[in-house]
Amino acid sequence: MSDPLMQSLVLHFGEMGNRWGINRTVGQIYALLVFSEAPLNADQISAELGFSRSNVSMGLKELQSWELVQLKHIAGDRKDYFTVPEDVWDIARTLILQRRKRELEPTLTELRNALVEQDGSKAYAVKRMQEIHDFMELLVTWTDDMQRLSREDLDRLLKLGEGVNKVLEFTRRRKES
Amino acid sequence: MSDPLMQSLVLHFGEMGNRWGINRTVGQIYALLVFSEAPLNADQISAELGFSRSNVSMGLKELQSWELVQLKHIAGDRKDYFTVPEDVWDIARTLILQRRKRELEPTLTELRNALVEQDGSKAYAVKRMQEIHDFMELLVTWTDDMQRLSREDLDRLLKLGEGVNKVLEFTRRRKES
DNA sequence: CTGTATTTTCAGTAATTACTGAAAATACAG
DNA sequence: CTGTATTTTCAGTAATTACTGAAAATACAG
Repeated sequence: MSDPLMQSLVLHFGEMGNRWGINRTVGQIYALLVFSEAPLNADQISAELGFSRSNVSMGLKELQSWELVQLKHIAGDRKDYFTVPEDVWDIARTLILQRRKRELEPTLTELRNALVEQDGSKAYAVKRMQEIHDFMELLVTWTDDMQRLSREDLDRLLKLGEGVNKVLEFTRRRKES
Repeated sequence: MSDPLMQSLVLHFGEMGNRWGINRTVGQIYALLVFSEAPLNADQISAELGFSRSNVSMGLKELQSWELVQLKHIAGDRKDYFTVPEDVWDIARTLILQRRKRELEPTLTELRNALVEQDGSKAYAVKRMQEIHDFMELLVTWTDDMQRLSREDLDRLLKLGEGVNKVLEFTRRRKES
């Protein structure tokens, strides 16, 4: 890779991949695409990162299953080219949606079933299941709501931060009255 | 394990462990502790889950490093007993804090350094680094702010969901005027 | 301080996951 | 439809991670 700065960041994203539930190859491919202005094809990625062509193919398939990359075709070129969304917020949205789908929803389903089949024994465990279930459901509907906000509103909301507390006073008072 | 419902959930949390960046053993130990009312010692865990004593020891150490379990001593008993916080919100708080520490902060540091060392070449890549950096920083300060809210306010805020948009109108109007 | 219960470490091995090269499948220009 | 470029699959192997049993370290009752 030409730029050493970019190189070191690509390697870093590769390492972080582990912690994000994707592997090194996938992490590096993704970072490379994020930092590259022009779309890249599998051969270019393979050459840049030094992974075998087939490994890159698998990595790209995984990124597609996460809906994190977009397939682009260039006129007169038979190869598949890939990019990522221009807007970091779009990337974040997809990432949150996908993690929810993979990390929260299976457990939520499992808990729902457990609570239905529950027969009144093991009261404490059941109580715990209910609590976790309710919390996860809350999180899921909340992220759902957030997905529906515009990029600008989301930005405003995040920047408000703790200040949201003051805004909440309104709701609190409204309820009390 | 006596209860088949609990058993299947413990196994499920073990499987999910992979997606959460912890391994099967750690996932199962944690679920067992969550669903058990009384504190458990390593021998009990080892017997319940069928893992070797040493594996349980390693798992417990990892959970301690995540600050997800609490060590308890029982009078007259020399063994170490473990529990998890009673309140699901406390568990969630810790989880978010720890994930931030492990998944966001290293990358944020890396990006910060990259931006400092940046020499004006590769304008597009640098722009991308800046965007990701800013976004991650926003997320970090926001989760920080949220950690400071009380359990009740947080609950209220999450339940408000999309409705927060209406509340935001205030801020928006205030800025315009 | 001594002896025993308890926990931790660690080398060895088992299990899983990542990666490659070659072969098969697919896509498309002509 | 044919031929070639391109992508995908997959069996084999390399690398990594998980797990065990035994030995070492630690903790503490007496």
